[in-house]
Amino acid sequence: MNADQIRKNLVAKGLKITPQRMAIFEAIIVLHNHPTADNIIEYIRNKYPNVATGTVYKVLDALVENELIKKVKTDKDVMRYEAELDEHHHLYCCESNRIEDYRDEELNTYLENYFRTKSIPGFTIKDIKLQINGRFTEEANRKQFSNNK
Amino acid sequence: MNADQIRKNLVAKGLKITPQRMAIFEAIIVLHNHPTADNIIEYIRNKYPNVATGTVYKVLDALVENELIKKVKTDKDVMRYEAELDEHHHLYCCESNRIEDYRDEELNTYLENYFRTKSIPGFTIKDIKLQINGRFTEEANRKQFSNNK
DNA sequence: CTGCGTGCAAATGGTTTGCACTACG
DNA sequence: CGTAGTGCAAACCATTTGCACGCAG
Repeated sequence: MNADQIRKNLVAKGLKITPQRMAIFEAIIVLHNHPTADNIIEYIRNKYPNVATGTVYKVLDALVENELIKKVKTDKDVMRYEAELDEHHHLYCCESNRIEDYRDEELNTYLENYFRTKSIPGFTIKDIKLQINGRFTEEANRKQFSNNK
Repeated sequence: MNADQIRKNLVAKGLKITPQRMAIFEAIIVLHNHPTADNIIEYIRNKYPNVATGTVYKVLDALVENELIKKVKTDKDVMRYEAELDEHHHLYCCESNRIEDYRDEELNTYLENYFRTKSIPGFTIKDIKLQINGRFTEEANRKQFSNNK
């Protein structure tokens, strides 16, 4: 996702294009590994000083509200964010706090098939997300560039 | 789960049996709909006054630590808790904050089958939880006794 | 008795809010 | 220009912590 695409998305939602919003988008994309608000603030402070903490939260809220980014659930109490909007699942490492995307089209249709025939009484499904809990192998951890603690 | 069972579980983990811990267990079970720490505190205050807020958090932490209860992930920033320890999934209502358990043995084996043949490179799966997002029907909401806002 | 568990109140820290100011369109 | 967006600092509030006391084993 490049700057032009981001600008287009903002306009499409009736949001004004501001350097702060562009910077926050950049941060989420560059940090890529489901950064916390704090990670984002830290990243931005280096490149674009004088962006207020409150602004970052307000922008993040606005972007989530307008479905331009998503909140990611964690066991811990801090929120994380991602700019990946396509259908995908998450791998949670129970040792580190690492979260990795998992895309699997075959799995999605496999699940669709299941719930096509089996409906849940009193509930209308909108979408299904898998929380795949487990451990990254040593090798996978070595390849990780994430700065999430 | 009755009081004796709870006592047994505490002892098995080397935790002392205290009225506070019993009360908190009772609260989680009675409130049943994935209560927040606040819900639990409110419940306890009525039946057993003079239980400190800090104690509730400490007990909840200890119980989670010892795998006697579980934290439930939410989009919101408040933690929720549950005493259901068997494998199950969650239905998230995107309108209310309601969370309902979803048990489906057939689905579990269906998923196991899938991941038996398809492994994820660099990652060892421990368990898989479905976040089923959607909406409860009007009827289902009327049947709800939950006190979660 | 001995130390785990509790009560209390203060501290923490992520997030929100109010308001005056700025700048996008 | 008018209003959405920002900066700032104070407020909020769920959760954590430190320490003296109490009670379970």
